Amino acid sequence: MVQKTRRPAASAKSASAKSLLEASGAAVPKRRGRPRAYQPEIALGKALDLFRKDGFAATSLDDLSAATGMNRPSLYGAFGDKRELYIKSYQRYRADARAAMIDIFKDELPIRKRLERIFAVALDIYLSGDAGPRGCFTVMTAASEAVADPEIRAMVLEGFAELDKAFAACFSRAKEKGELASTADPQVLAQLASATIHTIAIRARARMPRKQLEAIVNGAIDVLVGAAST
Amino acid sequence: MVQKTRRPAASAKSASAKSLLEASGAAVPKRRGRPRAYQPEIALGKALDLFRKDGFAATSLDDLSAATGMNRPSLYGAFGDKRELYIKSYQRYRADARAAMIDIFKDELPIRKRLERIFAVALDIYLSGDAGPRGCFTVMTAASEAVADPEIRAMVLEGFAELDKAFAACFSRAKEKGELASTADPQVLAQLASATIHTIAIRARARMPRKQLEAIVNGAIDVLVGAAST
DNA sequence: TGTTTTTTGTACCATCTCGCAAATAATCCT
DNA sequence: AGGATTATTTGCGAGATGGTACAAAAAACA
Repeated sequence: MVQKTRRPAASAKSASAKSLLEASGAAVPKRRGRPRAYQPEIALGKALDLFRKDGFAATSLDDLSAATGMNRPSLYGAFGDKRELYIKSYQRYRADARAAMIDIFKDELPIRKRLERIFAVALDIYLSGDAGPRGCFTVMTAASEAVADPEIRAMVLEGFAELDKAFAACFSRAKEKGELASTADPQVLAQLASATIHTIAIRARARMPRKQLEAIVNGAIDVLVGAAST
Repeated sequence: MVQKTRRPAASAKSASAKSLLEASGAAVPKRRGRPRAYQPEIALGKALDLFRKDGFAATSLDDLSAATGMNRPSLYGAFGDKRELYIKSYQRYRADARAAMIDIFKDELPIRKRLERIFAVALDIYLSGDAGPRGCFTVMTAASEAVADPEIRAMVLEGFAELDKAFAACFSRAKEKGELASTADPQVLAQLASATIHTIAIRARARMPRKQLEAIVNGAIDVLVGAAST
């Protein structure tokens, strides 16, 4: 039971929901019928947590129902069937991850510092979780669902491309600023940086200790920025 | 239905089984009861294929039964329950992968050539499969099962360590032979090589075209061997 | 031939799976 | 107040799930 209140204290709830909506700039639509007993945002977050922990197939609708505090028909009405809920969870994950990274990617720091921060944030994301490290949703999704489902596959591939591109922009700028040798290929360095992200995501999932993961990250940074300079 | 013959043509079957046993040096034990209608080796191979395609949770005993040609009681008797079968499949996968790699790792080729060959074999393994690329069992297993299952987790971690170690030995030897700069750290390079393996495993699973995967591999090799030499 | 041993085939169990239909409840609008 | 609208609740149902019991079958042994 998570957000299951028989008497929803409607005023407080709608107030918080309202402020959330207003913050995002949308006009408050004044819904017509019976008010929702759940908040889609946080319900989706709970679903995401579950999917990240167990994967698509091993997560049942009962689990999702229990975690979100919504019973099955409500879940169905709000998010569609299990697959749709999975996709929406994945989109939410991507949005969260992007939000956590984007500032660092854009920051005008020395390349080395920037990489350190990016990888540190990634480790935070992958290692968090009460019941063991949750890893990277993209990697898990790629491993299991992307083979058979074209729509999910497209999202995963787009995720890879997005990360590669962000890293490439990083290295390009660093090269312009003279932090890298003129022979350095930003594209190649970006793919190796992504590879580092992927390897720590997988290894974190197998509960490799943070120290070891940080050692991998530090070694990778040395090669990436030291490779063609100094 | 795969190896389901009502009239097993016992002579041929037992002959091949015998030769297999004799080849491995064991005396033929002359089993006592009703002879098996299946060959454990090839049945395990079929199970492995299924698990690689769909993962643990999404593979049902019915699927396994159909693919191996063994009915459930036989499956259970031969390999134990689903989890045990999964573990045995994973061990088989590791043995196969090791067999495919070990010669190249030991070969006395220039480091660059050796890396090219290793990654090429890896790509062959990850991209093969009738119903889409099968990816790397270790990566898939790490992503889904390793979090919750200590025994599986230990195997996965050991798999990572084994790969890291093999690459490290490669780079160490190359360094001794003067193919790498004296500043090169074989350990770090090995982890980056493993990271490259992991990234192509994941991306292959998302059906990234082989050309692109090869480009990633080539870029990685350039950095790995060019990083501290030339 | 008859006993023993091992594997197979059929059937079954209890549980869980996803999705839905019908009834109930809470709000808005007139 | 009374309909309209939207959500929630209960519970169903057809099927799949992992696992097992039991008898028939096929071989070796005595």
